[in-house]
Amino acid sequence: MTDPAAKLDAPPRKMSRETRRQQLIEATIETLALRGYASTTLTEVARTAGLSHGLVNFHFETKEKLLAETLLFLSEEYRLNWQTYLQAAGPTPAAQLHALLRADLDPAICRPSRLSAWLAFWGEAQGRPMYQARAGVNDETYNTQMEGICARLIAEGGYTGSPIRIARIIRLTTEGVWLDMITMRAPYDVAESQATIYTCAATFFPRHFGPDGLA
Amino acid sequence: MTDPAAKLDAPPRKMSRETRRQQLIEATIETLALRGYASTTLTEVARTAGLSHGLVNFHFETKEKLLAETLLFLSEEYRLNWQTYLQAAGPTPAAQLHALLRADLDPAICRPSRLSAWLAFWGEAQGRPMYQARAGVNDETYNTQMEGICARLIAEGGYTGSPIRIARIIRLTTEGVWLDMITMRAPYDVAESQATIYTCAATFFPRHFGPDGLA
DNA sequence: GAATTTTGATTGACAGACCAGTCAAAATCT
DNA sequence: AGATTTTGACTGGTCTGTCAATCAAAATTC
Repeated sequence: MTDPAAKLDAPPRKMSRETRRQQLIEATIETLALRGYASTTLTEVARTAGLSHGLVNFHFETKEKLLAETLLFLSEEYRLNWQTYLQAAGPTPAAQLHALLRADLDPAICRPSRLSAWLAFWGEAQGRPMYQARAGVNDETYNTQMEGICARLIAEGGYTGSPIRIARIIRLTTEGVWLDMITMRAPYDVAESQATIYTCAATFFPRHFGPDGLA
Repeated sequence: MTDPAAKLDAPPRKMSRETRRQQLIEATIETLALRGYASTTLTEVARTAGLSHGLVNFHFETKEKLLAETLLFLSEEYRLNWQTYLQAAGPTPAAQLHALLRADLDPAICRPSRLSAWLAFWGEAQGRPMYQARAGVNDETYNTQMEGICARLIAEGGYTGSPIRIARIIRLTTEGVWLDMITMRAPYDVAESQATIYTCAATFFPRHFGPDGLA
């Protein structure tokens, strides 16, 4: 039939390569979060995306590649997010640390499906160098940034202590509240997470931070 | 043959139920750590234990039950360890916090196979209430203890701050250095982990702790 | 004390289920 | 019409759980 209205109403059956790939990556994240790594099957990913099983292999060739690309996407999404926050921040180390902390609480990053998918990957990454390599590079640049900011804040703000260890504790606290939130071992919300993170920052840099944010 | 020497040298083919179960649980931990949750098969567990595949089902009925018992074992081992350290500590809150921190660095707990197995479980625990329930109970008593100790240390030591948040940050720092050590995102050894944890404690309680332990 | 029976752990082959990857045919777009 | 995407049945392989047979030790009998 050549009814133009029907054609416009129905979503196009064929979509661009990039759109389909992104759709399948999002479905993979959802499936990982909902069912875990071990129960994530290609059929389930396809069903979540509303597509057929064969399409996954058509666009990604193997399950391994789909998962690797999904991890890469998560990694890039995370890196892009904090780098955007950092560029928008002023030149002072306090403002930059504030930016990094807010970045990790951004709703695009700090939501259950994203965090659970991360955890599913970490749980399975042992002995799989491919996963570690992909995600490790971004981690390293993040750590370097955080350590540099802490070092400048210590120097300019008249604090003492090891910038590497302080940067590490702040990073571990951020990662830790994520884990708490998704595993619900100690149930609390984003507001309490934020307060915990800033309490940590305020303990190291009391003249620049308070439990509620920048002093 | 009735040669006593031969009997003592060769391991007995039949062993008690409890011994075999423990042997299989240890093999499960090793396999989880080495290959991850998704690649942990009953055949691989049996091979690690030097036994046949059928024995696993004989002793544990299902794979699910084997994994649940393994998680329970890890959980109990952890709880027993810190409770032992805590009982050996004096009555002061500083000594008790010191005991809890040293407990988490005990070689029985803080070794790759144990930590990797924990991570494999957490990665797969989403949407599986059974795992969360088993391990969650012990976590809760640990948190309660830690919060109580921090509350007393704040009160008696003349500190300020929220005991719940401070206890949380110390716990997250301990868990975080474990994760760092097994994922090797930021490679460092146990000595550096210990220094990081005590740096954290020293920041909250500077008159009682230093970067190297109790002040 | 030797021979025999009983008990219960142990093995490995097998069946049923599930999954990743393939591919020919169908549908859709240009 | 030709090119490209999409489908779903099919295949080969792997895993879990079952089970009949085996075997060593303990119990019992002679």
